[in-house]
Amino acid sequence: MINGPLLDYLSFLTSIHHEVVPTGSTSSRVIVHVDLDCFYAQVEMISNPELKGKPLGVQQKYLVVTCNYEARELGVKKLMNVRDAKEKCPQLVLVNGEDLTRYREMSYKVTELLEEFSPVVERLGFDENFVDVTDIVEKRLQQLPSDVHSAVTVCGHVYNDQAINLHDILHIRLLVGSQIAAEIREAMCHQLGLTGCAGVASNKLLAKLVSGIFKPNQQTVLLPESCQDLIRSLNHIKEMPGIGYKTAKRLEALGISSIHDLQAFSSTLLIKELGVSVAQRIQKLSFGEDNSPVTPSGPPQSFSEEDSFKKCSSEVEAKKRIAELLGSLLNRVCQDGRKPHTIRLIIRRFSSEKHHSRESRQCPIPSHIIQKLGKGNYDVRTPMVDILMKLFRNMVHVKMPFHLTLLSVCFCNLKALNTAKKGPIDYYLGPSLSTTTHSGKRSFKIKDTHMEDF
DNA sequence: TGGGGTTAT
DNA sequence: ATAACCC
Repeated sequence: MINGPLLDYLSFLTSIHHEVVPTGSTSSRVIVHVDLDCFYAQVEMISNPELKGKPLGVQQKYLVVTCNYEARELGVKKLMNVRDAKEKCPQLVLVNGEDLTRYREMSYKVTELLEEFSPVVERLGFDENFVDVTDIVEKRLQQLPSDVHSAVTVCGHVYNDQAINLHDILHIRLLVGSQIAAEIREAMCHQLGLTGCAGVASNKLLAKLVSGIFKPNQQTVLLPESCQDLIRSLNHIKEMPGIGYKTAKRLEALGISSIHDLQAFSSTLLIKELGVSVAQRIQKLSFGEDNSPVTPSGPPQSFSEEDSFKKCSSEVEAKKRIAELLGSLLNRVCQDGRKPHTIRLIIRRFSSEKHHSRESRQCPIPSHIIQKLGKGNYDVRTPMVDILMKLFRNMVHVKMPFHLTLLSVCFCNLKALNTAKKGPIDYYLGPSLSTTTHSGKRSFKIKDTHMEDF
């Protein structure tokens, strides 16, 4: 007889075997990219339905960071100066969006809804998600006899209006992906009241690029034969996700400005200029190739709050601002149910120079403070502000004149609660070891047993 | 350019 | 601790 543990061991060996030996048959994936329409503006219109139908902008400091489609039709653009926006569109209604709380909460509701379709959901910012629906597609196809594949239909647009070949299994899989994308968008609309776009393709890069083809509240599927057309439709390398400001500048210095330039450029020269990692990755991107997995985001790795301003030049003022940032963070962190083990202070100094480089100092949070973190009775704020001010004076020579334009506080190195009293494992390992066994990205949220203190 | 996030070095 | 990337 093969008993439990031995069986486990055999399936462990089998799973290794499966990882090491590629099956070759079906490594093709179906990825959905979900991109909410003007997310902050949508959240504001849900909060206050009187805003619906009016041109609406969401303001942070002197910028309109996003706006609804009514405002866009009147010439308002994302990240437009408030003065320019008002000039273009005097009827523009502005709401302040500096407090991200409601946006963050809605953002996670979206991710959680997507996780009901497949647990493999990767967040990108607050308003985009990738979902790997390969397994769902496979399950649905196994329900169907293959002679009935011809009954599968597409949902939404097909990129390039490319003809569908119902005898091509890759087409069929992507069409089923488009049906799942439609179900996802329908669920977002009915359960959360949100609209958005979706793109369906065989990898993250292509799904993301194709999701933006038909813009508000529509979806598009990319069939493999149109892949080259999609990437050639980009007018400049900077439009390629993964090629940012710095890399684009360095590529331009090499005479590379179009996607085709990058495709044709010598690989060895590119490696010499950018290093093997970046060079190989972006050159593959230029062909539409992207083997990066959809990595489940899980709970956040860090919590931060920041504030920017024209000028902060005294230690007293800095301390006030830091204490306020910390206050908000403490609320967030105790709601999360995990505990941060590291705290970081970030500053931006005023400089006439081109780019806003930031400086930071971090340190471990003393364990006696961590333990008191979930409990309202203890003042954790005063010692934490003291720590932050030490970090501050380590960066800023307060005896000398200084001029800051941003302060930010970040909690990171989050670990699950220490629930030592329960499990038999914990009993043997003791409390300090047991917390590290529970650490890691995919740890489950554990209810804070001290919440009634609040 | 705001107020966030992530991973790699 | 910084630098790059994403929104």
